[in-house]
Amino acid sequence: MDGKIYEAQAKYFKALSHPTRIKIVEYLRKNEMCVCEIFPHLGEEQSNISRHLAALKRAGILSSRKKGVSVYYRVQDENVFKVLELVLSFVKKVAKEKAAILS
Amino acid sequence: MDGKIYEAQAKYFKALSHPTRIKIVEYLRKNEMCVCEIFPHLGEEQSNISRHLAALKRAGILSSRKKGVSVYYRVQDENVFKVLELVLSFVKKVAKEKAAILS
DNA sequence: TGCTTTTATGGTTAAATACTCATAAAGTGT
DNA sequence: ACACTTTATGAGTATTTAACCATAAAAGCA
Repeated sequence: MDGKIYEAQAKYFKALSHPTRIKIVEYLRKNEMCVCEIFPHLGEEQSNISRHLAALKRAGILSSRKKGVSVYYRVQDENVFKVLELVLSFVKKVAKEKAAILS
Repeated sequence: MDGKIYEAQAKYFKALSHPTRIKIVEYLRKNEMCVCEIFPHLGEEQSNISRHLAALKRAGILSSRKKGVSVYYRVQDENVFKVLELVLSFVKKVAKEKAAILS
């Protein structure tokens, strides 16, 4: 039964199915960041970002470490950038086609 | 503003965030299929599958054509298989690590 | 110890999602 | 015209998700 596999894949995609969570992953592309840096950058409530971070961590996409009172999150699955890149190129292609139709 | 880009990516991921929808994409890997072939194969209600197919089509992942009374769906974005493959390998890696811890 | 900063979480609410059953809509064949 | 097949969709319901506000928990500092 690979039903479990499909479920695990679906969970991964669900973790990425919110624009704010994608923004977080992109923001962490180069360095780890603490929550106190992430939430002002995205202009969202701290509690909000905290839950989005927890969702990404649950999916295995991010990991975290504590340093003093701060918690630093970083990308755990580097593959996520390939995934994002593939979807980005598709999305751009569709946008381009849509623009071509209107011209 | 690339907020629109993040939203479009999120929509794509949302379309794949359900195991049944991933199964559908895999089932259509080689050939187009009509709804009447898909829903018995997945053992789900026809109305259910119809909605899942609509969601995948809205995201641009599938397309459809009508032939007689039947509607044939096929994969429109071949990139989706690369995306699925990347996530599959990640999911398997995590499962393997989890198994190693328990041994 | 008391004050401050940082993060996570409980409670509430509104909206979205997924499922089921029933039925409408469209096309085929008799 | 009628019956049958195939697909999509309306209505109802239960579950999940996301946002906000307030606050608890943990750690550092005066």
